[in-house]
Amino acid sequence: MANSQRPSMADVAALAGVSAQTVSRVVNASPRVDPETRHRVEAALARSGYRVHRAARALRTGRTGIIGAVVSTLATVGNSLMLQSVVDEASVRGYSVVIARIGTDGPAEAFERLREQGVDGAIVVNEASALLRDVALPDELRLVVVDSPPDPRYAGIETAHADGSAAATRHLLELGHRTIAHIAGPDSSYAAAERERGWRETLTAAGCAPGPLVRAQWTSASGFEAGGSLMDVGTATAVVVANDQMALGVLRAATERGIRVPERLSVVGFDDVDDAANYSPALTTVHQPFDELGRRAVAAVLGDAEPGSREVVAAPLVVRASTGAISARA
Amino acid sequence: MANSQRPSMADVAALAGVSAQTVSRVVNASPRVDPETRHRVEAALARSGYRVHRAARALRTGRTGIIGAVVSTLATVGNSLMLQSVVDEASVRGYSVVIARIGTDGPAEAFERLREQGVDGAIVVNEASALLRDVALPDELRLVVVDSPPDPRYAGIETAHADGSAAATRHLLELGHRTIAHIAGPDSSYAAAERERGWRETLTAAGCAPGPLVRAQWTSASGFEAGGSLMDVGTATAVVVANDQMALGVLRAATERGIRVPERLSVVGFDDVDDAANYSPALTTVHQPFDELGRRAVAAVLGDAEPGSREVVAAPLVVRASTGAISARA
DNA sequence: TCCAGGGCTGATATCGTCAACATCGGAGGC
DNA sequence: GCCTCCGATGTTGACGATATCAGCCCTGGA
Repeated sequence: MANSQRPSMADVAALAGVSAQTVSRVVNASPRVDPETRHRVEAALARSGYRVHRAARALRTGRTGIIGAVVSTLATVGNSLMLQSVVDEASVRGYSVVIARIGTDGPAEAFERLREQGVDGAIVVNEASALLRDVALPDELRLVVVDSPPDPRYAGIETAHADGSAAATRHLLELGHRTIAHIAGPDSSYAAAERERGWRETLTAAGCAPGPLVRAQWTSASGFEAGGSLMDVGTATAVVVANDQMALGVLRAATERGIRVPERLSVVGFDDVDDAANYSPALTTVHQPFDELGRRAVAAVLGDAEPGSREVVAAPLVVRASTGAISARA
Repeated sequence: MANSQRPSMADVAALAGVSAQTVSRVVNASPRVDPETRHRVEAALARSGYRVHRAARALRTGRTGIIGAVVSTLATVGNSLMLQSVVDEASVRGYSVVIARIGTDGPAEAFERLREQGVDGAIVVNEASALLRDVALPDELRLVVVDSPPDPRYAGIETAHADGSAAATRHLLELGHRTIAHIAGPDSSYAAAERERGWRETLTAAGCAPGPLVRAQWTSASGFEAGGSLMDVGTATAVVVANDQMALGVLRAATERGIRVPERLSVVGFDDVDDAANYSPALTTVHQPFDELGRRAVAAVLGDAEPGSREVVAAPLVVRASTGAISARA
């Protein structure tokens, strides 16, 4: 251990009376080590409190054991949950996760930082997709993108947005609603576009004209505004909202206008965030399986997912108290 | 560039017709470089797309440019916001952030992983504090802990929980409330204990007996339950809730019982999460300045904060629509 | 008895960067 | 004109791990 803080393989080797190379073999579970030697080395490892020096290993092997998570914001609950799931799955596999937030510097800079780090791969968490359109990606970077349009440069994983949204819309149709509005996410978002498509196609197929549509920004504040303007028009008896947080804003807009949910307005969200079950009223919403998405994203980035490939994860509707049969009056 | 993927300083040096050391000097902004040479090297740097190899630098200098963020969960919105703020501030200073989630392995393992990474410091994001009580910390690790009891082993940063909570309670007293309940966070949490203290001391000082107290788990679901049991007892006209998400659950419990907020029950939260302004009704709450906390935490871990030192950040009350004067009936 | 082969272990070189020291050339003082 | 000093640049080696190759010893067959 000399005088340094941290024992190296050489220190452990001295302690066990073997060479550093043998210590390396034990640490990396090579089969060509005599059981007795292995035992002695393991004792020395434990005694010295040795831990691999990741930087040194990275320099030699070219692999860092780090995955980059590219994210636009953590204020959107869905993103946080997704990130958590990625971290957990990575951790199980012995990988660490560094966060690269797309800030004022833009996505290109975020990727350059990851390249500098030498990450073994990167996962772009949902919502950042539009930003990638015109970005030159470091071509040696293994990339998995969640919720983005198909692109030959990277592997894609997505929720069945359109299907989920269609299920929500069908649910409302079955309850007797005929004028069903939509509050969409921002233009730039693939997920938003897909959810809108599911809503539109389902209505069209049922012979209903797609009701009013307002575009908002994923946040509850923007949902409040969008919901308000929708109610002031006042034709729709139900609304499919593209995420739960915007639905929360819609619920407030309704409350403030004395419009009761679901008696006079049915509301469906998307995400099934933890809090959604405790909105007032408890929100009917489409469940996004963030755990599953995170697991698959990590598997894809560490495994053999081909660039250009796609995986789709189902998103079931969860019916709660914010949707109901259309009332007599209408 | 030989045939390797990534240009090294030697490649850039060859391109500029200087030695690798000179390139290093330019990259690290050493003053002892001739302007003309510097210029030539900078051109070569740009042309080759060179980026520092962080692992190599870390091996040589012993500093990785990585900060660890230790976190128990990202499902609590406050934690996510805090993490985001840490990432942003770190990024401005040229540092990356890796997440170490305290999972089934426990906090000791989380810290060992960070040591293995060679992080230059670590920030324990709120709520993990109780877990540290009995953990042996790697002693060469610079550590800043948010919202934990004072401890000589690390620097502490905290919100003025008790003051914020006291302001909330005073606000309710001024509105005429005399029986003011509290829904607290979990036992293990320092922040929860402090918020409870602010509530209790303010009531006692005002000559009111601290009303009923229920303990919950930060989540909206647990807040729903706690709020329900409080309302079934039914003595309190107001409740101070230890965070916004639990307050959301309380609002649902009230809605479901037909108890109007604020007419019959005033509710105050804590955190001022983005969504709080769009609860129904808009939530009166104590604002936690996550940006400020994150900035200071990063500054402390990279700067000169002494172990044992403490910083406290003020948390102002934000009055919205969920609190009102006590009604005639009561 | 000698040699071939296989299992285990050790020696050496190397990844990219930077600290420390070495070198070179020109300016300025005597 | 010579020596000194200093600024600019180059050379060398080391950080800790591991890929590769070399060497040792033992077993077994001819």
